[in-house]
Amino acid sequence: MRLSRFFLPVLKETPGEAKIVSHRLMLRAGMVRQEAAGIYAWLPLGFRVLKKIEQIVREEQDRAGAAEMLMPTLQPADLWRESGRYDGYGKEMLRIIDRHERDLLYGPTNEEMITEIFRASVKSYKDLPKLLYHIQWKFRDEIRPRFGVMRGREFLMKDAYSFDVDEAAARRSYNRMFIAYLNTFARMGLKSVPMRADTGPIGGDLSHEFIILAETGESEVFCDSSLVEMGAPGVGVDFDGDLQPLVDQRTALYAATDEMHDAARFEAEVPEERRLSARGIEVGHIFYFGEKYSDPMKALVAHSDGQERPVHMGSYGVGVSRLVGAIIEAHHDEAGCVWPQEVAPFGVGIINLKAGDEATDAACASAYAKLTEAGREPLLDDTAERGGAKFATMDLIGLPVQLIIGPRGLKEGKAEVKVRATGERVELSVEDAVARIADGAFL
RNA sequence: CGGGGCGUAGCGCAGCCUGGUAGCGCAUCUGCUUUGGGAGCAGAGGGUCGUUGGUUCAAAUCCAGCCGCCCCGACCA
Repeated sequence: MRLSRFFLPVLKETPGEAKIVSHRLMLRAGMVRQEAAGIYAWLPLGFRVLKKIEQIVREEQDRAGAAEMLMPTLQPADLWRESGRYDGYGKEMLRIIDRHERDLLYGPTNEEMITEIFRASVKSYKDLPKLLYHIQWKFRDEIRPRFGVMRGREFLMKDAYSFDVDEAAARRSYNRMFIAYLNTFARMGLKSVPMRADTGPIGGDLSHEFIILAETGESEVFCDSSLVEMGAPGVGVDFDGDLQPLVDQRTALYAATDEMHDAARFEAEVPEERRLSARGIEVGHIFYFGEKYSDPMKALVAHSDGQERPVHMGSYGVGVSRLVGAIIEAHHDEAGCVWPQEVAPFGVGIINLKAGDEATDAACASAYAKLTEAGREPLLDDTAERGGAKFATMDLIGLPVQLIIGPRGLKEGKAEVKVRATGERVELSVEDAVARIADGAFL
Protein backbone atom coordinates (compact mmCIF):
# COMPACT_ATOMS: atom_id res chain seq x y z
CA MET A 1 0.00 0.00 0.00
CA ARG A 2 1.16 3.50 -0.80
CA LEU A 3 0.52 5.93 2.03
CA SER A 4 -0.62 8.56 -0.48
CA ARG A 5 -3.56 6.29 -1.34
CA PHE A 6 -4.21 4.99 2.15
CA PHE A 7 -6.45 6.57 4.79
CA LEU A 8 -4.37 7.29 7.87
CA PRO A 9 -5.68 10.21 9.90
CA VAL A 10 -2.92 10.41 12.52
CA LEU A 11 -3.23 12.91 15.35
CA LYS A 12 -0.41 14.89 16.82
CA GLU A 13 -2.36 15.61 19.94
CA THR A 14 -4.24 13.14 22.07
CA PRO A 15 -8.01 13.44 22.25
CA GLY A 16 -8.94 14.29 25.81
CA GLU A 17 -11.30 11.41 26.45
CA ALA A 18 -8.67 8.70 26.00
CA LYS A 19 -7.20 7.78 29.35
CA ILE A 20 -5.31 4.57 28.72
CA VAL A 21 -2.38 4.08 26.40
CA SER A 22 -3.99 1.66 23.95
CA HIS A 23 -6.97 3.95 23.47
CA ARG A 24 -4.74 6.99 23.00
CA LEU A 25 -2.52 5.23 20.49
CA MET A 26 -5.43 3.75 18.55
CA LEU A 27 -6.90 7.22 18.13
CA ARG A 28 -3.57 8.88 17.41
CA ALA A 29 -2.56 6.23 14.87
CA GLY A 30 -5.87 6.57 13.07
CA MET A 31 -6.97 3.01 13.80
CA VAL A 32 -10.46 3.69 15.10
CA ARG A 33 -12.94 6.47 15.48
CA GLN A 34 -15.52 6.54 18.22
CA GLU A 35 -19.08 6.93 16.93
CA ALA A 36 -20.91 6.60 20.26
CA ALA A 37 -20.06 5.44 23.77
CA GLY A 38 -18.38 2.04 23.36
CA ILE A 39 -19.03 1.94 19.61
CA TYR A 40 -16.19 2.33 17.14
CA ALA A 41 -15.61 2.54 13.43
CA TRP A 42 -12.54 0.57 12.42
CA LEU A 43 -10.44 2.67 10.07
CA PRO A 44 -8.18 0.94 7.53
CA LEU A 45 -5.09 0.62 9.75
CA GLY A 46 -7.00 -0.71 12.75
CA PHE A 47 -9.07 -2.97 10.56
CA ARG A 48 -5.94 -4.62 9.18
CA VAL A 49 -4.79 -5.46 12.72
CA LEU A 50 -8.24 -6.71 13.67
CA LYS A 51 -8.25 -9.02 10.63
CA LYS A 52 -4.80 -10.38 11.44
CA ILE A 53 -5.86 -11.22 14.97
CA GLU A 54 -9.10 -12.76 13.75
CA GLN A 55 -7.16 -14.93 11.32
CA ILE A 56 -4.80 -16.24 14.00
CA VAL A 57 -7.78 -17.09 16.20
CA ARG A 58 -9.41 -18.84 13.25
CA GLU A 59 -6.32 -20.87 12.36
CA GLU A 60 -5.87 -22.08 15.92
CA GLN A 61 -9.54 -22.97 16.30
CA ASP A 62 -9.38 -24.96 13.09
CA ARG A 63 -6.20 -26.67 14.23
CA ALA A 64 -7.93 -27.71 17.45
CA GLY A 65 -10.70 -29.37 15.47
CA ALA A 66 -13.41 -26.72 15.67
CA ALA A 67 -15.60 -25.99 12.64
CA GLU A 68 -16.28 -22.38 11.70
CA MET A 69 -19.77 -21.14 10.95
CA LEU A 70 -21.57 -17.80 11.21
CA MET A 71 -24.63 -17.01 13.24
CA PRO A 72 -26.57 -13.76 12.86
CA THR A 73 -26.24 -10.73 15.10
CA LEU A 74 -30.03 -10.53 15.51
CA GLN A 75 -31.83 -13.31 17.30
CA PRO A 76 -35.49 -14.03 18.01
CA ALA A 77 -36.49 -13.46 21.62
CA ASP A 78 -38.37 -16.77 21.75
CA LEU A 79 -35.10 -18.72 21.75
CA TRP A 80 -34.04 -16.89 24.87
CA ARG A 81 -37.43 -17.44 26.47
CA GLU A 82 -36.78 -21.17 26.11
CA SER A 83 -33.60 -21.01 28.16
CA GLY A 84 -35.13 -18.59 30.62
CA ARG A 85 -32.51 -15.95 29.92
CA TYR A 86 -34.71 -13.44 28.09
CA ASP A 87 -35.96 -12.06 31.36
CA GLY A 88 -32.83 -12.96 33.29
CA TYR A 89 -30.29 -11.11 31.16
CA GLY A 90 -31.43 -7.68 32.19
CA LYS A 91 -30.71 -4.30 30.67
CA GLU A 92 -27.39 -5.37 29.22
CA MET A 93 -29.32 -7.00 26.39
CA LEU A 94 -30.30 -4.71 23.53
CA ARG A 95 -33.90 -5.52 22.64
CA ILE A 96 -35.41 -4.64 19.30
CA ILE A 97 -38.96 -4.78 17.93
CA ASP A 98 -39.41 -5.28 14.20
CA ARG A 99 -42.21 -3.93 11.97
CA HIS A 100 -44.40 -6.92 12.78
CA GLU A 101 -44.03 -6.27 16.51
CA ARG A 102 -41.83 -9.34 16.92
CA ASP A 103 -39.31 -9.27 19.74
CA LEU A 104 -35.71 -9.54 18.62
CA LEU A 105 -32.41 -8.94 20.34
CA TYR A 106 -28.89 -8.08 19.29
CA GLY A 107 -26.97 -11.13 20.46
CA PRO A 108 -24.68 -10.71 23.47
CA THR A 109 -23.66 -14.38 23.09
CA ASN A 110 -24.96 -17.43 21.25
CA GLU A 111 -25.60 -20.39 23.56
CA GLU A 112 -29.32 -20.48 22.79
CA MET A 113 -28.94 -20.27 19.05
CA ILE A 114 -26.17 -22.85 18.79
CA THR A 115 -28.20 -25.20 20.99
CA GLU A 116 -31.17 -24.78 18.69
CA ILE A 117 -29.01 -25.48 15.65
CA PHE A 118 -27.48 -28.53 17.27
CA ARG A 119 -30.72 -30.09 18.47
CA ALA A 120 -32.30 -29.71 15.04
CA SER A 121 -29.92 -32.22 13.47
CA VAL A 122 -27.91 -34.20 16.01
CA LYS A 123 -29.78 -37.03 17.67
CA SER A 124 -27.19 -39.71 18.48
CA TYR A 125 -24.11 -40.04 20.69
CA LYS A 126 -22.42 -41.46 17.59
CA ASP A 127 -22.32 -37.96 16.10
CA LEU A 128 -20.42 -36.58 19.09
CA PRO A 129 -18.20 -34.81 19.92
CA LYS A 130 -18.79 -31.59 18.01
CA LEU A 131 -17.00 -28.26 18.31
CA LEU A 132 -18.48 -25.27 16.49
CA TYR A 133 -17.40 -21.65 16.52
CA HIS A 134 -18.01 -18.34 14.88
CA ILE A 135 -16.43 -14.91 14.93
CA GLN A 136 -19.18 -12.34 15.06
CA TRP A 137 -20.03 -8.92 16.43
CA LYS A 138 -21.76 -8.93 19.78
CA PHE A 139 -23.61 -6.21 21.60
CA ARG A 140 -23.79 -5.82 25.34
CA ASP A 141 -25.26 -2.60 26.60
CA GLU A 142 -22.60 -2.13 29.26
CA ILE A 143 -23.44 0.25 32.06
CA ARG A 144 -20.15 1.97 31.51
CA PRO A 145 -18.13 1.28 28.39
CA ARG A 146 -14.53 2.48 28.73
CA PHE A 147 -10.92 2.02 27.75
CA GLY A 148 -11.63 2.29 24.03
CA VAL A 149 -12.08 -1.08 22.36
CA MET A 150 -11.12 -2.88 25.57
CA ARG A 151 -14.64 -2.58 26.86
CA GLY A 152 -16.88 -1.53 24.05
CA ARG A 153 -20.59 -2.18 23.79
CA GLU A 154 -20.25 -3.58 20.29
CA PHE A 155 -17.27 -5.93 20.07
CA LEU A 156 -15.96 -8.76 17.92
CA MET A 157 -15.86 -12.08 19.72
CA LYS A 158 -14.92 -15.60 18.80
CA ASP A 159 -17.25 -17.94 20.60
CA ALA A 160 -16.99 -21.69 20.36
CA TYR A 161 -19.39 -24.31 21.70
CA SER A 162 -18.70 -27.95 22.45
CA PHE A 163 -21.16 -30.85 22.50
CA ASP A 164 -20.25 -34.07 24.24
CA VAL A 165 -21.87 -37.23 25.50
CA ASP A 166 -20.85 -36.76 29.13
CA GLU A 167 -18.65 -34.75 31.44
CA ALA A 168 -15.53 -36.84 30.84
CA ALA A 169 -15.84 -36.27 27.11
CA ALA A 170 -16.61 -32.58 27.67
CA ARG A 171 -13.35 -32.29 29.57
CA ARG A 172 -11.50 -33.44 26.45
CA SER A 173 -13.19 -30.72 24.40
CA TYR A 174 -12.38 -28.25 27.14
CA ASN A 175 -8.74 -29.28 27.01
CA ARG A 176 -8.61 -28.69 23.26
CA MET A 177 -9.73 -25.12 23.75
CA PHE A 178 -7.43 -24.67 26.74
CA ILE A 179 -4.39 -25.60 24.67
CA ALA A 180 -5.61 -23.78 21.55
CA TYR A 181 -5.94 -20.58 23.58
CA LEU A 182 -2.39 -20.78 24.87
CA ASN A 183 -1.13 -21.18 21.31
CA THR A 184 -3.40 -18.45 19.95
CA PHE A 185 -2.20 -15.78 22.36
CA ALA A 186 1.43 -16.85 22.06
CA ARG A 187 1.29 -16.33 18.30
CA MET A 188 0.24 -12.72 18.94
CA GLY A 189 3.27 -12.10 21.09
CA LEU A 190 1.31 -12.34 24.33
CA LYS A 191 2.13 -14.26 27.46
CA SER A 192 -1.20 -15.58 28.62
CA VAL A 193 -1.84 -17.14 31.98
CA PRO A 194 -4.80 -19.45 32.53
CA MET A 195 -6.45 -18.66 35.85
CA ARG A 196 -9.13 -20.65 37.51
CA ALA A 197 -12.41 -18.77 37.37
CA ASP A 198 -15.63 -18.89 39.28
CA THR A 199 -17.92 -21.60 37.91
CA GLY A 200 -20.99 -20.26 39.66
CA PRO A 201 -23.88 -22.64 40.31
CA ILE A 202 -22.47 -25.30 37.97
CA GLY A 203 -19.50 -25.94 40.22
CA GLY A 204 -16.50 -28.01 39.31
CA ASP A 205 -13.09 -26.87 38.18
CA LEU A 206 -13.82 -26.38 34.49
CA SER A 207 -13.64 -22.65 33.97
CA HIS A 208 -10.55 -20.60 33.24
CA GLU A 209 -9.90 -17.01 32.36
CA PHE A 210 -6.94 -16.31 30.13
CA ILE A 211 -5.16 -13.24 31.35
CA ILE A 212 -2.36 -11.44 29.59
CA LEU A 213 0.09 -9.52 31.69
CA ALA A 214 0.30 -5.79 31.02
CA GLU A 215 1.19 -2.93 33.32
CA THR A 216 -2.02 -1.11 32.53
CA GLY A 217 -4.27 -4.15 32.94
CA GLU A 218 -7.62 -3.79 34.64
CA SER A 219 -7.33 -6.49 37.26
CA GLU A 220 -4.68 -7.47 39.71
CA VAL A 221 -3.44 -11.02 39.33
CA PHE A 222 -1.31 -13.34 41.42
CA CYS A 223 0.49 -16.35 40.07
CA ASP A 224 3.49 -18.60 40.10
CA SER A 225 6.02 -16.96 37.79
CA SER A 226 7.00 -20.33 36.35
CA LEU A 227 3.52 -20.46 34.81
CA VAL A 228 4.33 -17.34 32.79
CA GLU A 229 7.71 -18.67 31.75
CA MET A 230 6.24 -22.02 30.73
CA GLY A 231 4.88 -20.56 27.53
CA ALA A 232 2.55 -22.28 25.09
CA PRO A 233 2.70 -25.94 24.07
CA GLY A 234 3.16 -24.86 20.46
CA VAL A 235 1.18 -25.47 17.31
CA GLY A 236 2.74 -28.92 16.84
CA VAL A 237 0.56 -30.34 19.62
CA ASP A 238 -1.44 -33.44 18.70
CA PHE A 239 -4.99 -32.35 19.46
CA ASP A 240 -6.25 -35.89 19.03
CA GLY A 241 -3.83 -37.15 21.65
CA ASP A 242 -4.11 -36.88 25.43
CA LEU A 243 -3.97 -33.19 26.33
CA GLN A 244 -4.64 -33.71 30.03
CA PRO A 245 -0.95 -33.75 31.10
CA LEU A 246 -0.35 -30.41 29.33
CA VAL A 247 -3.38 -28.90 31.06
CA ASP A 248 -2.50 -30.39 34.46
CA GLN A 249 1.03 -29.09 34.21
CA ARG A 250 -0.43 -25.59 34.17
CA THR A 251 -3.48 -25.85 36.37
CA ALA A 252 -1.33 -27.36 39.11
CA LEU A 253 0.39 -23.99 39.55
CA TYR A 254 -1.16 -21.16 41.52
CA ALA A 255 -2.85 -18.43 39.47
CA ALA A 256 -5.73 -16.20 40.54
CA THR A 257 -7.30 -12.85 39.80
CA ASP A 258 -7.85 -10.59 42.79
CA GLU A 259 -11.43 -11.75 43.37
CA MET A 260 -10.35 -15.41 43.49
CA HIS A 261 -7.07 -14.72 45.29
CA ASP A 262 -6.28 -16.51 48.53
CA ALA A 263 -3.22 -14.88 50.04
CA ALA A 264 -2.64 -17.69 52.52
CA ARG A 265 -2.69 -20.35 49.83
CA PHE A 266 -0.50 -18.21 47.58
CA GLU A 267 2.18 -18.01 50.26
CA ALA A 268 1.87 -21.67 51.16
CA GLU A 269 2.04 -23.01 47.61
CA VAL A 270 4.42 -20.65 45.87
CA PRO A 271 8.03 -20.08 46.93
CA GLU A 272 8.65 -16.41 47.60
CA GLU A 273 10.95 -15.85 44.63
CA ARG A 274 8.27 -17.12 42.24
CA ARG A 275 5.37 -15.13 43.67
CA LEU A 276 4.33 -12.80 40.90
CA SER A 277 1.74 -10.11 41.39
CA ALA A 278 0.97 -8.09 38.31
CA ARG A 279 -1.75 -6.39 36.30
CA GLY A 280 -3.70 -8.38 33.76
CA ILE A 281 -6.29 -8.16 31.00
CA GLU A 282 -8.80 -10.93 30.41
CA VAL A 283 -8.70 -11.91 26.75
CA GLY A 284 -10.36 -15.31 26.89
CA HIS A 285 -12.71 -17.33 29.03
CA ILE A 286 -13.57 -21.00 28.75
CA PHE A 287 -16.40 -22.67 30.55
CA TYR A 288 -18.05 -26.05 30.94
CA PHE A 289 -21.71 -25.74 31.84
CA GLY A 290 -23.03 -29.23 31.23
CA GLU A 291 -26.78 -29.38 30.71
CA LYS A 292 -27.59 -25.77 31.55
CA TYR A 293 -29.04 -25.05 28.10
CA SER A 294 -29.46 -28.52 26.62
CA ASP A 295 -31.86 -29.55 29.37
CA PRO A 296 -34.39 -26.69 29.18
CA MET A 297 -34.02 -26.47 25.40
CA LYS A 298 -34.31 -30.21 24.91
CA ALA A 299 -31.06 -30.80 23.03
CA LEU A 300 -31.10 -34.53 23.62
CA VAL A 301 -28.98 -37.30 22.18
CA ALA A 302 -29.63 -41.03 22.34
CA HIS A 303 -26.94 -42.90 24.24
CA SER A 304 -25.87 -46.48 23.55
CA ASP A 305 -28.48 -47.73 26.02
CA GLY A 306 -31.23 -46.13 23.95
CA GLN A 307 -31.97 -43.45 26.54
CA GLU A 308 -32.09 -39.82 25.46
CA ARG A 309 -30.13 -37.43 27.64
CA PRO A 310 -29.21 -33.72 27.40
CA VAL A 311 -25.92 -33.13 25.62
CA HIS A 312 -23.04 -31.75 27.69
CA MET A 313 -21.93 -28.35 26.56
CA GLY A 314 -19.18 -25.82 27.07
CA SER A 315 -18.50 -22.37 25.65
CA TYR A 316 -15.23 -20.69 24.85
CA GLY A 317 -14.82 -16.98 24.18
CA VAL A 318 -12.01 -14.81 22.87
CA GLY A 319 -12.34 -11.04 22.74
CA VAL A 320 -10.99 -10.40 19.25
CA SER A 321 -11.48 -6.62 19.18
CA ARG A 322 -10.33 -6.34 22.77
CA LEU A 323 -7.10 -8.08 21.78
CA VAL A 324 -6.18 -5.14 19.56
CA GLY A 325 -6.11 -2.92 22.63
CA ALA A 326 -4.57 -5.61 24.81
CA ILE A 327 -1.67 -6.15 22.43
CA ILE A 328 -0.93 -2.42 22.40
CA GLU A 329 -1.03 -2.36 26.20
CA ALA A 330 1.60 -5.08 26.17
CA HIS A 331 3.65 -3.73 23.24
CA HIS A 332 4.23 0.02 23.02
CA ASP A 333 6.76 2.69 23.92
CA GLU A 334 6.83 6.49 24.16
CA ALA A 335 6.78 6.88 20.37
CA GLY A 336 3.81 4.62 19.68
CA CYS A 337 2.76 1.06 18.97
CA VAL A 338 5.34 -1.71 18.61
CA TRP A 339 3.45 -4.49 16.84
CA PRO A 340 4.51 -8.08 17.12
CA GLN A 341 5.23 -9.19 13.59
CA GLU A 342 2.27 -11.60 13.30
CA VAL A 343 -0.35 -8.90 13.92
CA ALA A 344 1.37 -5.83 12.45
CA PRO A 345 -0.88 -3.99 10.00
CA PHE A 346 1.97 -3.95 7.49
CA GLY A 347 5.17 -5.95 7.57
CA VAL A 348 7.57 -3.17 6.65
CA GLY A 349 7.41 0.57 6.27
CA ILE A 350 9.37 2.13 3.45
CA ILE A 351 10.21 5.78 3.94
CA ASN A 352 10.91 7.85 0.87
CA LEU A 353 12.85 10.77 2.31
CA LYS A 354 12.48 12.92 -0.77
CA ALA A 355 9.36 12.19 -2.75
CA GLY A 356 9.73 13.73 -6.18
CA ASP A 357 13.44 13.01 -6.43
CA GLU A 358 13.76 10.75 -9.43
CA ALA A 359 16.43 8.38 -8.12
CA THR A 360 14.82 8.11 -4.68
CA ASP A 361 11.38 7.48 -6.14
CA ALA A 362 12.81 4.78 -8.40
CA ALA A 363 14.68 3.05 -5.56
CA CYS A 364 11.55 3.10 -3.39
CA ALA A 365 9.37 1.77 -6.19
CA SER A 366 11.79 -1.07 -6.79
CA ALA A 367 12.02 -1.95 -3.08
CA TYR A 368 8.24 -1.74 -2.81
CA ALA A 369 7.75 -4.11 -5.74
CA LYS A 370 10.24 -6.65 -4.41
CA LEU A 371 8.89 -6.61 -0.87
CA THR A 372 5.33 -6.89 -2.14
CA GLU A 373 6.42 -9.85 -4.27
CA ALA A 374 8.03 -11.43 -1.19
CA GLY A 375 4.74 -11.15 0.71
CA ARG A 376 6.05 -8.64 3.26
CA GLU A 377 3.11 -6.26 2.85
CA PRO A 378 5.04 -2.98 2.63
CA LEU A 379 3.57 0.43 3.39
CA LEU A 380 5.41 3.01 1.28
CA ASP A 381 5.40 6.55 2.61
CA ASP A 382 5.52 8.38 -0.71
CA THR A 383 4.00 11.60 0.62
CA ALA A 384 5.61 15.03 0.45
CA GLU A 385 5.97 15.26 4.24
CA ARG A 386 9.34 16.08 5.71
CA GLY A 387 11.56 13.30 7.00
CA GLY A 388 10.94 14.02 10.66
CA ALA A 389 7.19 13.80 10.30
CA LYS A 390 7.52 10.54 8.39
CA PHE A 391 9.71 8.99 11.06
CA ALA A 392 7.28 10.02 13.77
CA THR A 393 4.32 8.59 11.90
CA MET A 394 6.10 5.35 11.15
CA ASP A 395 7.08 4.95 14.80
CA LEU A 396 3.55 5.79 15.89
CA ILE A 397 1.92 3.12 13.75
CA GLY A 398 4.59 0.71 14.91
CA LEU A 399 5.53 -1.40 11.89
CA PRO A 400 8.21 -3.93 12.87
CA VAL A 401 10.80 -2.85 10.30
CA GLN A 402 11.45 0.43 8.54
CA LEU A 403 13.43 0.79 5.32
CA ILE A 404 14.64 4.35 4.92
CA ILE A 405 15.68 5.51 1.48
CA GLY A 406 16.91 9.01 0.67
CA PRO A 407 19.08 10.78 -1.88
CA ARG A 408 21.99 11.25 0.48
CA GLY A 409 22.45 7.54 1.20
CA LEU A 410 21.55 6.62 -2.33
CA LYS A 411 24.67 8.37 -3.65
CA GLU A 412 26.61 5.57 -1.96
CA GLY A 413 23.95 3.00 -2.87
CA LYS A 414 22.99 2.82 0.83
CA ALA A 415 19.71 2.60 2.71
CA GLU A 416 18.97 2.41 6.41
CA VAL A 417 17.02 -0.30 8.16
CA LYS A 418 15.44 0.41 11.53
CA VAL A 419 14.03 -2.27 13.79
CA ARG A 420 11.09 -0.74 15.62
CA ALA A 421 11.18 -2.93 18.73
CA THR A 422 14.86 -2.38 19.56
CA GLY A 423 15.52 0.93 17.87
CA GLU A 424 18.53 -0.70 16.22
CA ARG A 425 19.55 0.99 12.95
CA VAL A 426 21.89 -0.41 10.33
CA GLU A 427 23.13 0.97 7.06
CA LEU A 428 23.23 -1.47 4.19
CA SER A 429 23.32 -1.40 0.43
CA VAL A 430 19.79 -0.95 -0.90
CA GLU A 431 19.90 -4.39 -2.52
CA ASP A 432 21.02 -6.13 0.68
CA ALA A 433 18.47 -4.31 2.77
CA VAL A 434 15.61 -5.27 0.47
CA ALA A 435 16.80 -8.85 0.11
CA ARG A 436 17.22 -9.35 3.84
CA ILE A 437 13.86 -7.84 4.70
CA ALA A 438 12.29 -9.97 1.97
CA ASP A 439 13.85 -13.02 3.66
CA GLY A 440 12.31 -12.08 6.98
CA ALA A 441 15.46 -10.77 8.64
CA PHE A 442 15.14 -8.12 11.39
CA LEU A 443 11.88 -9.61 12.65
C1' C B 1 -27.69 3.39 38.57
C1' G B 2 -24.70 6.22 42.87
C1' G B 3 -20.61 9.89 43.07
C1' G B 4 -17.43 13.50 40.29
C1' G B 5 -16.40 16.31 35.78
C1' C B 6 -16.81 18.16 30.77
C1' G B 7 -19.43 19.98 26.08
C1' U B 8 -16.46 26.87 22.45
C1' A B 9 -13.27 25.47 14.52
C1' G B 10 -10.82 18.68 12.57
C1' C B 11 -7.59 18.10 17.50
C1' G B 12 -5.86 20.40 22.22
C1' C B 13 -7.55 24.52 24.96
C1' A B 14 -8.56 29.95 26.83
C1' G B 15 -12.77 33.18 27.39
C1' C B 16 -17.70 32.23 31.70
C1' C B 17 -16.61 34.03 38.14
C1' U B 18 -17.61 40.16 37.11
C1' G B 19 -23.26 39.56 30.44
C1' G B 20 -21.61 44.03 25.48
C1' U B 21 -21.90 39.92 19.70
C1' A B 22 -15.57 34.82 20.03
C1' G B 23 -9.80 33.92 20.63
C1' C B 24 -4.87 30.95 20.94
C1' G B 25 -1.74 26.62 19.43
C1' C B 26 -1.73 22.54 16.11
C1' A B 27 -4.09 20.90 11.61
C1' U B 28 -6.19 22.70 6.66
C1' C B 29 -5.74 26.01 2.01
C1' U B 30 -2.50 29.64 -1.20
C1' G B 31 2.43 31.59 -2.34
C1' C B 32 7.66 31.62 -1.64
C1' U B 33 11.87 29.42 0.74
C1' U B 34 12.95 24.61 2.45
C1' U B 35 13.53 18.96 2.50
C1' G B 36 18.03 13.00 6.43
C1' G B 37 14.30 12.88 12.98
C1' G B 38 7.05 16.32 13.88
C1' A B 39 10.44 23.25 8.96
C1' G B 40 10.38 29.06 8.18
C1' C B 41 8.00 33.50 6.40
C1' A B 42 3.59 35.87 4.42
C1' G B 43 -1.51 35.43 3.67
C1' A B 44 -6.47 32.83 3.83
C1' G B 45 -10.70 29.85 5.08
C1' G B 46 -13.36 27.48 8.93
C1' G B 47 -17.42 28.13 14.86
C1' U B 48 -26.17 28.09 14.99
C1' C B 49 -20.26 28.51 21.63
C1' G B 50 -24.32 20.52 22.61
C1' U B 51 -29.73 21.63 22.72
C1' U B 52 -34.42 23.81 24.31
C1' G B 53 -36.56 27.33 27.20
C1' G B 54 -36.08 31.42 30.84
C1' U B 55 -33.96 36.21 32.87
C1' U B 56 -32.11 40.73 30.34
C1' C B 57 -31.91 46.44 26.14
C1' A B 58 -28.11 42.58 25.38
C1' A B 59 -26.32 35.57 26.96
C1' A B 60 -20.58 31.40 25.15
C1' U B 61 -21.04 33.95 29.98
C1' C B 62 -26.60 33.93 34.68
C1' C B 63 -30.97 30.13 35.71
C1' A B 64 -33.76 25.49 34.49
C1' G B 65 -34.79 21.12 31.64
C1' C B 66 -33.00 17.73 28.06
C1' C B 67 -29.05 15.32 25.10
C1' G B 68 -24.05 13.69 24.59
C1' C B 69 -19.19 12.40 26.42
C1' C B 70 -15.32 11.27 30.21
C1' C B 71 -13.61 9.51 35.17
C1' C B 72 -14.42 6.43 40.09
C1' G B 73 -17.79 2.21 41.85
C1' A B 74 -20.86 -2.55 40.87
C1' C B 75 -20.71 -6.02 35.75
C1' C B 76 -18.21 -8.29 31.68
C1' A B 77 -14.74 -11.07 25.92
